[in-house]
Amino acid sequence: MKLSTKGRYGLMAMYQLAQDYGQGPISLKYVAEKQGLSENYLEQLFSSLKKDGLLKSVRGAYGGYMLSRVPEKITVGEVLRSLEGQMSPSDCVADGSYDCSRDDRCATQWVLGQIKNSIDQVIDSITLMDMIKDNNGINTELEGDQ
Amino acid sequence: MKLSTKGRYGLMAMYQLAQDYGQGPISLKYVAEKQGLSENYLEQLFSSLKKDGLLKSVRGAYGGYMLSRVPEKITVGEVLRSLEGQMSPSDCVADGSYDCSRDDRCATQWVLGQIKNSIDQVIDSITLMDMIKDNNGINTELEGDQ
DNA sequence: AGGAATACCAACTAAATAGGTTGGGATTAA
DNA sequence: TTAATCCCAACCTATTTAGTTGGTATTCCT
Repeated sequence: MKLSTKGRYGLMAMYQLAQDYGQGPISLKYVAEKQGLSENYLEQLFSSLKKDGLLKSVRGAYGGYMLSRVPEKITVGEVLRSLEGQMSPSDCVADGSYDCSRDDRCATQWVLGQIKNSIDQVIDSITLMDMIKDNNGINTELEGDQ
Repeated sequence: MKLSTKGRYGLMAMYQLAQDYGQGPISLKYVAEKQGLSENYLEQLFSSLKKDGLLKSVRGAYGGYMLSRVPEKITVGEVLRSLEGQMSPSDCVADGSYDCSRDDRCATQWVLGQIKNSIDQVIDSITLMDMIKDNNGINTELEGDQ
């Protein structure tokens, strides 16, 4: 049940773009360096995020990428789904057509559905702006870590 | 973010053992057939579940496996963690020592922590008995599926 | 006009993981 | 003593992951 690096790196990169939002296009190179990621790999992730309408780009010198919407309007869920596919613990509870081939709607499917719902609820309710607010310490007191 | 077949098959198998709880040892072969799983593969899963104290076994002819506790006292979380390892979307929010190597506790880590917490909450609150109850239709009306 | 900086694209690759299979040994009821 | 079972370790193949490589197209700046 691990997230791949795509989702994690993508979140880090989008967070960076959220921080620099409104500054015009930000180069891939800058984002990669700032977050400690491979520039070439990040390029693939941005390609996916752009295809899904989360990023805009400007080509040529002094070009770069920027969020296609304000950070308040981009959720973690959108970013993760663009890079990871559906955030579902199993295809049998993913959206869309899937033929389970089991006659009984099995109990396991019910459990997996519960897990999926709780993940969705979290990732669809957190925006990039929320991440920025958290990092400024506003949410810090809420999380009794360890 | 997919569960591997280990977790899913393990849950199916433990559900079967929960249904047959109190009937004495249940053979691997029976469980595998009943749930449509590979007997040899399931054996590996049972080995792990036994090591973690969730199953007991009886060797020899007419032997088999049984839950080490009543189905009310075994959670989905215990089963999944035995087979999948920690149910954490990233090592950086898993329990135990992990050196993130990033100076700032990054915003991404906070998000991943939220995801982990919500998964934990679900899987630690559902027992094998809950799965049986659900399959008998008691919980069915709660889940407006599709 | 020309060079530098950028985005864009597609193919390639090494390593790890997933999802098993195979082959045998030990134990026990009948 | 035999058949049924658990137990154990090694092996195997296909897929996925996490990138790298090499090149093209576009745009700004001088």
